[in-house]
Amino acid sequence: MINLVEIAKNQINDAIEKSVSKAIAAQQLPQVQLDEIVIEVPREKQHGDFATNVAMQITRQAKKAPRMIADILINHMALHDTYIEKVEVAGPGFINFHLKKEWLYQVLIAIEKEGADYGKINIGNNQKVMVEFVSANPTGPMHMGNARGGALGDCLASVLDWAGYDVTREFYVNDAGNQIEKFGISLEARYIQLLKGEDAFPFPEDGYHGEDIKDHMRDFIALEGDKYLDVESEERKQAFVAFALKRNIDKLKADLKAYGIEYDVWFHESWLYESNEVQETIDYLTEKGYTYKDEDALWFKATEFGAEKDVVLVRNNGIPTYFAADIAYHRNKFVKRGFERVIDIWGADHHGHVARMKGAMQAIGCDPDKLDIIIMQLVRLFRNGEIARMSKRTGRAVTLSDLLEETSVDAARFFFNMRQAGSHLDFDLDLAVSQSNENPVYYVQYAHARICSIINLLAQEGIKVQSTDKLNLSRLIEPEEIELLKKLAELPEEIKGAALSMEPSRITRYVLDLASLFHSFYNACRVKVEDEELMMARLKLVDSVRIVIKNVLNMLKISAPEQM
RNA sequence: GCGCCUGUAGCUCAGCUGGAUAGAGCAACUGCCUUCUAAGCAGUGGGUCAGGAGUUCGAAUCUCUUCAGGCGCACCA
Repeated sequence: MINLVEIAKNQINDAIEKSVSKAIAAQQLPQVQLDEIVIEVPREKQHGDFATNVAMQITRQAKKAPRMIADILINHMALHDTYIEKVEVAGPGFINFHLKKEWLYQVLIAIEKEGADYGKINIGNNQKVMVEFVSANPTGPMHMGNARGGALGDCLASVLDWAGYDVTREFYVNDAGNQIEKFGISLEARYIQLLKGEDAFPFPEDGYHGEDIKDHMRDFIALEGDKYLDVESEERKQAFVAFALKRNIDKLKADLKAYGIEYDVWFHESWLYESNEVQETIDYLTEKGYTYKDEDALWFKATEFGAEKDVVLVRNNGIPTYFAADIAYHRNKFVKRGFERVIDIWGADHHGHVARMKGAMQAIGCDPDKLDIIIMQLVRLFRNGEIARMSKRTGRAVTLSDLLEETSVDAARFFFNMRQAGSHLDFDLDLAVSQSNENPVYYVQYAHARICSIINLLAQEGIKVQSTDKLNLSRLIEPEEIELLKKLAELPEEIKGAALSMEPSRITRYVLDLASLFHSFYNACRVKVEDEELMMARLKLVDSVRIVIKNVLNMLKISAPEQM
């Protein structure tokens, strides 16, 4: 868990704090209150490795010009026993820190030591966190929104894992309630229509009109024949649902597995009814006085908890709503299973539920801040520059399996994690399929393959990567080498940032940047050179880049080919 | 009508808790393969950060407002 950026920032932070105290003691500055010191990486290289704006922040308190404050601080700054090489005042009052090269060379030692674990940090402290994602309705196939949610949720879970959380991936199977009822009626209608003709049974208006319902019943008939025509409606619907639901859930599992996603838990909504937790939850809310009856339905006073409207918990027909089960589900996550934090990933079409869900959390005595709901904007699929609504092959709505048929898992996972959850995403099928420089996933993989190729070539001549204690790392001085080293050093901080902001897309962009710096290095510097000392140092550098690219791609579950 | 999200280069998007000259990829144009993979690199052009007002040393970033687009406002999930 070596984080060199953090080490450097801590040293700088320390130096600033001490310098402020000394300046105050020397009466060059009045007593000032220091908030958290902001240390950032300047955009311009000439501004050093790190910079701080403290001098500007305390301008008002100190009643001095920012540049003057900065000068005073620099004069008191003790740099011995640190990686800081040079400090200077710049611009309106920034203090810029230049670090010794030795600091950067430490990165290679860290990567050598930690290998496949380099990048892991422990801000999570093994806290139990659940990421619930996709949770597609098992009454039909998964759509593009599920595909995005899958890539996003799975990669977020990985990022949190690397950040030191104890992560559980969960899929919530909506196998109870109203939609299963509709599913049953739809299946029944298709069964009868298939056997006795379209007019034999009216198809319910609000039923599931998809072709997949017919497919289920065709296969069912192939297995069981027409014997269910004479069975009583309730019973045969149950048989149909049991048959189709299992098939759908198996398909969900298979599709998601093919997509690189394996859940720790497939949690069934029906369990909440079987264990009576839905009723318990409703009773609890009623005891607390958070419900009321109106027109024979039971309502939750969501408006008392900041929502816009009250919500029905139990319909006038006595059947609890999805929302009632969802409250019980979240109570189960926090209270029964003891998760300390829960992240739900929802499509943008569900954003209206956020306020009431958070309100319900409060009502059942859970801290709403421990529930993070990530609202993911919807996906538009493009093909030939136009919005594609239908699959080429089936002519139906494009499903996750259609997508994976047209493109690759690597491309899909990468593309869906290039954008933040909150941004509307256009998925360009042609681009994802194209095996060209336009396709960013190849760009990263190509960098990895190129490095492997160099290493293999040298290995054939008996030249192997050596451990850092045998190397003269100070031979790495070219700008392209320095930039690479810096980028390598940033990985732990990037994981921290991605985990805290819950945005795995930051990691995707990180690895793109790293690949870009490697390609620049490749064109500017040769590894295989006459000067053996230099060659060995560079070989170590590219091997370290290889490890970091591989670590990140592993984290995102994207393959890292050794040849392309 | 109300609520949430979005608006940055021709296109798709970055821009981390406000910071120094607003970036990348694609597209366009110009160069670079007899030496480690050209799925690559280097360079050029391209911007009223949707418009307006405010907050302050300093705003793409925060506040207000107008405009445009997406989504949601069920005893559906």
